[in-house]
Amino acid sequence: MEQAAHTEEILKEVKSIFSNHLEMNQLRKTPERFAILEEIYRRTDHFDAEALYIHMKTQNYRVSRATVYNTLELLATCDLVKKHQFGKNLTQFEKSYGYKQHDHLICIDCNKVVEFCDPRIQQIKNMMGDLLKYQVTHHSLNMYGKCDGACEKTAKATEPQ
Amino acid sequence: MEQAAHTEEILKEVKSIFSNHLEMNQLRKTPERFAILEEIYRRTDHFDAEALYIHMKTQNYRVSRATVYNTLELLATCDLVKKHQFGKNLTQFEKSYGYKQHDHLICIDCNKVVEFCDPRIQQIKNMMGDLLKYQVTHHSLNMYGKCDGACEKTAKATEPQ
DNA sequence: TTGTGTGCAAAAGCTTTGCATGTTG
DNA sequence: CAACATGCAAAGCTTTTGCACACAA
Repeated sequence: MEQAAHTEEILKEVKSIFSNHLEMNQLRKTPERFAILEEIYRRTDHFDAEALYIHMKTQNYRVSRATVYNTLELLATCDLVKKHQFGKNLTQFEKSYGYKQHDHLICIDCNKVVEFCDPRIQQIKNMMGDLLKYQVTHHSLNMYGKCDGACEKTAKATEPQ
Repeated sequence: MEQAAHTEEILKEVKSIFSNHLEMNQLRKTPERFAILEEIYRRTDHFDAEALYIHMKTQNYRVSRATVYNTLELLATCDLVKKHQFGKNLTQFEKSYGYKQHDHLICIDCNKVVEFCDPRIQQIKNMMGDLLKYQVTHHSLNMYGKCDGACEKTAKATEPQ
């Protein structure tokens, strides 16, 4: 599958996109910003700002939370990451370059997230926009439930012990 | 339409439900709890915890934020109110007794919320639950967009001036 | 060089919690 | 009268901000 090679390919592309975005907006190309982008695209699936920050620190990058948050914002602006609000204090991000639109199913026990896609959402979106006279720009559909039952094992550290 | 009479009717019912819920769970029937319930069912549409608190204070009720939050939680537990997370710092509640399931369309300029209902959501929910082996307990579908363009006039006080 | 980005820590905003007091059952 | 709910303010948690220094352009 040449997964590694494919990752490098993608990385080159997203760095180029980010680079352009920074230039267009007269923002500086700092090593921190690119390090964060790279870190995100080497990860899989969803993550939150704190986990990303910790992971950067662990890898001996010198970044602060402020920079992580700031950069995530920038990346969201140029559609390289998507920000999801799965709950009050459950904000997660995911890389979005080359991904098709999808929605999420979240385990209420372990916070595991799986993606799904259904064309009917788009239809509903269009229909309701027309009907209610809104210009719908985006949506968020989250299903919540329990996954296969073995999920307690992977429960996040937000739970006591 | 005897709207007022209807409101009183509903109020009686929800108070009875709440009363039972409190008894069943060996919780106390305090005047604060019932005052909050009543306040909620006299209001229309969506509100947030702070607005409810302020409104209670304005009406010279003696309640604290802690009690408001606590009671909202209780009411959510017995399905008398629904809690919605429309954004990171945009938690809203609504009374839910006697209401049918619906989803929301939120104006990204003025936070106005309108409701809509589409049977296809239920179908998707069932299908995805089966497909992905989740027991889906609930969902949240929010569409975001701009309403008719006159919405700036009603923009919430969260905006400067 | 020059002004923007960064790191750090402190601040902000919403919600929860601890403690003493008041009140329900 | 004993336990639980309340009020108040202080603490928590995630995210943002202010300031001085570093560094990209």
